[in-house]
Amino acid sequence: MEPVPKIQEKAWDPSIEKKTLEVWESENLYTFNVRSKKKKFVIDTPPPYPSGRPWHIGAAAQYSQIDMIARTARMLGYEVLFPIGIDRNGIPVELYVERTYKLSMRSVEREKFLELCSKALDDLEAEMLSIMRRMGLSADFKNYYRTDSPEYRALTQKTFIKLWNDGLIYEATRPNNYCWECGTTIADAEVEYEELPAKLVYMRFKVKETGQDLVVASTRPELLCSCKAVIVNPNDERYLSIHGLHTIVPVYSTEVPIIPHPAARPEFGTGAMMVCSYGDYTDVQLFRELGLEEVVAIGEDGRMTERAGKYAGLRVEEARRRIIEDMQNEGLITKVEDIMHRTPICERSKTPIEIIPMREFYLKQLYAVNELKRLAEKMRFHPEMHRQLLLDWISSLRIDYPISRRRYYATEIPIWYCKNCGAPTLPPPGRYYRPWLEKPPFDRCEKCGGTEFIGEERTFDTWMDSSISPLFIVKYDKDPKFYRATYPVSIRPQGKDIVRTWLYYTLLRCYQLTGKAPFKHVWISGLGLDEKGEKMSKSKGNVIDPVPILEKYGADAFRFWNAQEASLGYDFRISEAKIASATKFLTKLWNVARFVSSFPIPRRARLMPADRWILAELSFLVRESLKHYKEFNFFYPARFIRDFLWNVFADHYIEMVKTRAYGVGFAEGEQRAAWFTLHTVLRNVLLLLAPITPFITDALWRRLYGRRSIHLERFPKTLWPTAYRKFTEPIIEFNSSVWAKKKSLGLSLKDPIECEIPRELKIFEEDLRAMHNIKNK
RNA sequence: GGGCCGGUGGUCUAGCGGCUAUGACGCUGCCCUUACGAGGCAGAGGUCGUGGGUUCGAGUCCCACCCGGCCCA
Repeated sequence: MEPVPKIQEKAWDPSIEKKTLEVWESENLYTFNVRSKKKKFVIDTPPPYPSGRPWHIGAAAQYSQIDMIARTARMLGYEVLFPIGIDRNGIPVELYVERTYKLSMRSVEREKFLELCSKALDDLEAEMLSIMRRMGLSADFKNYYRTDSPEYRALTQKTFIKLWNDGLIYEATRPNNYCWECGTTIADAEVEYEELPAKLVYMRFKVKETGQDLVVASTRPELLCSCKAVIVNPNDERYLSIHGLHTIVPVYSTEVPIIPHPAARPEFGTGAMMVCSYGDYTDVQLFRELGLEEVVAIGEDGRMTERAGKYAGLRVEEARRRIIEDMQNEGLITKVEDIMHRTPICERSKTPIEIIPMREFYLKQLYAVNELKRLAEKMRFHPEMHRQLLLDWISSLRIDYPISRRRYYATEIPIWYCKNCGAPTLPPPGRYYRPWLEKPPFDRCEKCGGTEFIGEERTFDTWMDSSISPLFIVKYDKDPKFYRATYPVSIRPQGKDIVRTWLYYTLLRCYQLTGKAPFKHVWISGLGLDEKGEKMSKSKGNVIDPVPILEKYGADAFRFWNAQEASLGYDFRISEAKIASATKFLTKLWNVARFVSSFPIPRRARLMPADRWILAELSFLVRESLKHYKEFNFFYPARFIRDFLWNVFADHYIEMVKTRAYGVGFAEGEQRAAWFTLHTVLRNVLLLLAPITPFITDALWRRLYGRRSIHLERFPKTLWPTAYRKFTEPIIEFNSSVWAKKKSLGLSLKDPIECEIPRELKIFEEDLRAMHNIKNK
């Protein structure tokens, strides 16, 4: 009999993937049934923000791994809820619209502006969803949600009203991070730091009591008008004699005290430091500690206020330049040094932030620090080491969370104020409210009986929305049965770059609302860097667009590459060459399957030693892979499977049994044993690989083993004893030695050769003789 | 200054106390061996950041230091 492979094509063709996607869709493979008897597994998928192409390929890689989590859970026997959401609130789209239409948010009608944002998001979102589909995500695309939908925003508002009633919200005026570019207060979590060049200016102050000079170095001379003290380190011997005296501030001639304080670092500048409202957080602390009276030197528009005298109305940087110039002319400056200064900037606009006192709403969080740490200790982290990122952030919290923003495209703060007495009234929780646009759903002020109201114009920080994603997907406060079956959710997968924001805020809010930690498992992936290990950014020009990559190599190549590229939690480098080489593995798998497909699939067989040996290796592979699958780490399974399939199964086992499988010189039963084993191994390898490369495994599975999709199957079990693994090394060594010997003798591999089979490999003699064409001596 | 991570052939990488240190890409040579030339075989190439220590034995554990990255003061 001349065996004919059932599989004709000589290589995996990634264009098949698109058809497969349609088949999956029509088969409804991935819908979640809350009434299923299976244990539930709920994934709090990160709703990506549609920021426009190219979508960060590192993010794409992350989502394909999240899909591996979903597929793994299904193959472990869970009923899986894998939702897809799109994060649409917040500043990026506002900036995008301002740039695209060359307008400013505050100069157009609010409704008009919102419309433009919403439209822009629709376009960007459609593109992003199509990429996610193309990658083979087995998510619930039919019911995808948007964080700016009335339903979602109503939930954000509802949770706010609840927290308000619980006394966890308050309004206060205090110095805060303020980005004048965005025109809003931002939270500490939204501040980034960058080393920027700055000028350290040495300014001549005068000591009032003695008339001597006191040189003070600062990078912020424009804040002189708000200088309320000069501090020196108590141990700094240079200044012992002037403790408690006063100094005259140059330019403004105000008189301020000289105070010994440990915050002054003797080695910085001259060791004498001016305290202004507010150059940085040290200033804020010192003002509070020393009871100084603050001066608002910089306004909400990023310009100097009238307190700055002749510099009023100037942008901060312009004022700085001018005051340096003026002081130089008047001989008030002794030195200017160029230094690199760690400058706080706004995460969204990259503008240096200012610290300005503003009236804002706060969500209490400091009271909960210990409890949050306890919950952080309780959740399981993958990898364990990233738990520390969260704990460190919780430990570093210094103020409550400012939640109000002076922006438009966000969830409105649901409050109306009485025109008569100013008291705030909140609407009943339920629907989505827009106080700047609508009449309040009540007609009387509870306090004074007033009947006229003004709607709040501010919105929430977007993390107020994002932080309740696990509650939204489990129908919190809406469908109690569903909620009970699904909360706390099983797993939160996310990048390590948003631990202090998304992960932290979700923990905080869900704890406040439900009293529980929102997740059982937290899965933190590393960042995708470019091939030199640097961060990808549009400005650096080192971004790789995932779309052409998916077109060219297919989703499975992309997925397999990224599974075996880096272990969970570690940063990984992205290069097209490496993705391209992942296709080689798919070709290998395809051709192994092609070979195996030449033979019938026997129900059972009397196994020969070589068969027992490879099944031992297979069982070991299954065991080791599952160990890591259960940790949602795909790096090791991908590596193990590749190594087994290529370097053991194909190179050694297949070569050993090829002649037996073809039936040359072997009994029928022995041939059947080879067939049985070849199919058993392939079948199990396909199952093991299915979460990582869902397309090729499904294609091969349907052609060879089942009418149904492989994605309805469970992981294989380890059925065979692993004792025969002890032969693996000797077999590989022996085969290599024969190949090398033939080579050195100038023989072709099929030429006969005389050689000794090692005693320990005698049980494999028949197969080894056939494999190498070994003649008896 | 603190925390976390990393430092292994030209490049990237495995390695979690034990024989001559994985694998990939690249490089050299050879091969139609009827699953695969997007393949196979053979080969060159490494003082495992530095210095101490623990141990019969250390990339592997401990200490110190140096370098890089990220985060926080």
